[in-house]
Amino acid sequence: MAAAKSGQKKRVAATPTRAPAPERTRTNDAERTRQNILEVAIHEMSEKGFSGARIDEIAERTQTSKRMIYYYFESKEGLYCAVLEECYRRIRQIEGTLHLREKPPLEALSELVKFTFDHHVQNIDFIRLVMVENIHHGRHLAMVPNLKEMNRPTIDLLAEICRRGAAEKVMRKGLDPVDLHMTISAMCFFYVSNRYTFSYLFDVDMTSLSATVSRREKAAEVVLKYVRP
Amino acid sequence: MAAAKSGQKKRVAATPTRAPAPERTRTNDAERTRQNILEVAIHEMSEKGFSGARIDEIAERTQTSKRMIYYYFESKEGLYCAVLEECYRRIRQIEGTLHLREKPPLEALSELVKFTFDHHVQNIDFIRLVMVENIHHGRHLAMVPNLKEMNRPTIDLLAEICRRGAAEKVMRKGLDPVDLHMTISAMCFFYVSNRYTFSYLFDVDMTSLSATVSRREKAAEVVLKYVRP
Amino acid sequence: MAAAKSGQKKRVAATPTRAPAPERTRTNDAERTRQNILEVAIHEMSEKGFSGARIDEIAERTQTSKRMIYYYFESKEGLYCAVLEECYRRIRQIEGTLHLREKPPLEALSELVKFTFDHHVQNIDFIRLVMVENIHHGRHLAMVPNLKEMNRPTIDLLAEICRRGAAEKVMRKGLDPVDLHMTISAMCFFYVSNRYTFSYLFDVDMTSLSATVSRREKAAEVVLKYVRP
Amino acid sequence: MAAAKSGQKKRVAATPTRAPAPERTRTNDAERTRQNILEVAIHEMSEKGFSGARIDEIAERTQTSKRMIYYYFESKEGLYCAVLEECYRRIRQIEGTLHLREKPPLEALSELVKFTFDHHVQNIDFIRLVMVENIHHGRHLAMVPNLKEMNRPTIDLLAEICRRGAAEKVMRKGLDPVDLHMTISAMCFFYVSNRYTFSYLFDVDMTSLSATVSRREKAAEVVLKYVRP
DNA sequence: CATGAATGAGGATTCATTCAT
DNA sequence: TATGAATGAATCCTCATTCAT
Repeated sequence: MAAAKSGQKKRVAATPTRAPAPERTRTNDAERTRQNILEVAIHEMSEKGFSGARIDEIAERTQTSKRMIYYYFESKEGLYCAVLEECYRRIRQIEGTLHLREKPPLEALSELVKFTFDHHVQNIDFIRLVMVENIHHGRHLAMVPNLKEMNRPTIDLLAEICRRGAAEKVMRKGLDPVDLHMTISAMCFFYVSNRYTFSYLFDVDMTSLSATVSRREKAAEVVLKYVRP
Repeated sequence: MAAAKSGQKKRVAATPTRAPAPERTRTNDAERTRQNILEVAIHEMSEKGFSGARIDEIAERTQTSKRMIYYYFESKEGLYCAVLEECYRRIRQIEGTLHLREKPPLEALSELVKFTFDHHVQNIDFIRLVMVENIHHGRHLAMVPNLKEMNRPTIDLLAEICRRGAAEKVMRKGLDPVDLHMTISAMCFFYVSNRYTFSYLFDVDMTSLSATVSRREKAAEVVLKYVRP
Repeated sequence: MAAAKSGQKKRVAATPTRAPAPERTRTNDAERTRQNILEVAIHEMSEKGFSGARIDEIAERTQTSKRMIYYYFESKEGLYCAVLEECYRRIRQIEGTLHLREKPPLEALSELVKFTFDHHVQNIDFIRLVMVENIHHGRHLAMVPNLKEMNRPTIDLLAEICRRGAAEKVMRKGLDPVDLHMTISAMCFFYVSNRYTFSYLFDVDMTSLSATVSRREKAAEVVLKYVRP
Repeated sequence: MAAAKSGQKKRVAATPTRAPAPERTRTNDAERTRQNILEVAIHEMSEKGFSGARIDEIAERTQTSKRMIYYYFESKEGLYCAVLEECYRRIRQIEGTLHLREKPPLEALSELVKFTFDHHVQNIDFIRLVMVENIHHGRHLAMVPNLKEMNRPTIDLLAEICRRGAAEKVMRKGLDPVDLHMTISAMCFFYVSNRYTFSYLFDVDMTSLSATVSRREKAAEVVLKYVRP
């Protein structure tokens, strides 16, 4: 727990503005080591969960030693928290690239759903990690700083779309953006999270491109039909 | 893996064939012991996942000893498979109680969504187990016999509702029942499975009765709006 | 901590009345294993202290495996507590053999000092363990049950001797038995506990029989001269 | 072991010979760093023993880094030896301040006991370190140079007092100063060293001023009664 | 059927120490 | 003189599983 924090301090200090000349080599080496571990850990922990992941195995797939994991992250839990944080951070970075406020509300909403869908499909590690965290009762989420703030923009965007949609009479009034977000998330998340059980039980392919594209359309359709007046 | 399979065979073979009269008490005791273990294991494994659950702890919460777990289930994996099977079995049993084929299609669909929603909310253990199984790539699902057959009726029911709905022109044509089931499942499953992360990140209550009832209405609304012509 | 307790339960249950016939073999085996570990641990921990002792090394000198140490004592700390308890227990058992209440007070006191002295010299493990425990601020003492009660008789005996001594006018009044015990203990304990530093610094032999016998006489002399009227 | 020795040689050789003027600042800084480390180490090692003390923790409580510990002391053992040496050195320095040779023998002896007692009470770190060293069989004592010489004056002083006391017929003949010193030490040392176990077992307070003062009187009384003719 | 004892392989973590700069 | 990064060898402890009775 304390581990995670001090680990974060180190990284936070090192990440944002890489000093150019004299300290670069050293800083980069340390940061590279840390990132290397983190990368491997993200994969291992999203694949096998927190309890299922093995520090030994993570270390082996790393270019450093097991000892370095403890040097940078202090404990398995600290590493897991860093993994969580890193994944949520990446998600946010990508989201910033869309420019939906400039588009008509329904089109914006449709694109947002599809983008979210693609995003879920492309970031399976993240989805699995969120599942793992829910299995663990979300206990570690509170340890990741700035997490809530990072998720604000999503709700703000939806609220703005709803406002414009209602004003333009293409969407009904009274839609709750958080509720809408939950619907969008559910449609996208489930397709990835429950892939194995659902595809097995109902004999459907959920990994092919065609099935995925088709489902993405339906997800957008579900949402659009829900919001129309 | 192999252990799990042979474990099941053994139990399946051993359980129903017992002679009735003189050995009944013993048989019943045995079955009770087995059920007791299973009950505890369902809870432990849905709470902590497969890797997180501990055989020792399960044994402790049981009225018997650790040895009995191996006697009845052969291995941790065998126990996990039995847990999966038992949970899926219970789900099906409950579903049979609805009589939706006698109701108008939209009403039937609405009731089905709400029923499914309630069902998910009331069977958190099952939801979590499905999450756990997806984390494990659905590897154990194939070991549970008759699982696919058990899930057929759900699709059949939806197909029938769609057929009647289209005939009565209250639902559009061409709806795919599996696809519809996926939407319904997504709406219901997510609300339970992502409870911890979603409620934390967006400051919403997802356990109160009022929030749950409200969300159930919205789930039905989403589905109904999606199917209408 | 919890370890120590459950470990104790087991032992306490097993120790007092060995069931004769049917369970003997099993009970003895388990008890023997436990005692074997304890014996080795007493030696290792008194030799190297709590932090200096190694579970691996203790296990190696045992007839069982490292795992059994955790089975019976739950943790290194649990083992240490059991060691402390066992040592204090043994001490008491030996003390019961003297019959000082039947002797004249001064003679009784003299014998008590000498006996205590011999006792310290012969139980170096115990002395060292008490040193170790003091280094650890006596933190584990409270975990050993019945310890205070076990030490009562010593004070009672001294009180009785003082009473008789004062009545017979061979000892002065107002002597505090606890204080007297402290003096006796100091004289005896130091000779063993500070053996290495003192003998080195002042070039005296503290392990030879003659030096020990001589010092024992002086210890008795110190105490007797202190109590006389 | 070998490390410790060469470490000391190095330091001993390096410290006093430093040229005065231009390097003074640096030398003082170095000496200050060294003292800082030593101070922290004395506390840590007397608190937790040699095995219990952690180089990392010592470094953290220091104003310098872990690397400096190795620079100045070569190893954990070298540091421990330096700690031992420093503590014994301080003890001697204080002892020189008494002027007992000018006082009547019994008064001198009484004062010496009380002074020694106070001294022990006030230098718990030293007492504990002596305990630790005895736990380690006094192995490191021989590595500290001049130790025996440093302890000579104590015995000499006692010898002188005994001589004068016998000459003045206020003390009996034939007293062995080393033996007397052992008695004094025992009375003083035990009160501090066995504080935790004794106070717990016999429900006496051994840290209050009143209890300490009272015990000091008794210690002096014990010794004085022992030496009188 | 049932139980307490036993176990080996592995799992997380810590330690004193050294290297590169 | 000083520091952050790095490390291998322990070190404590846990796990699923099996044995003897």
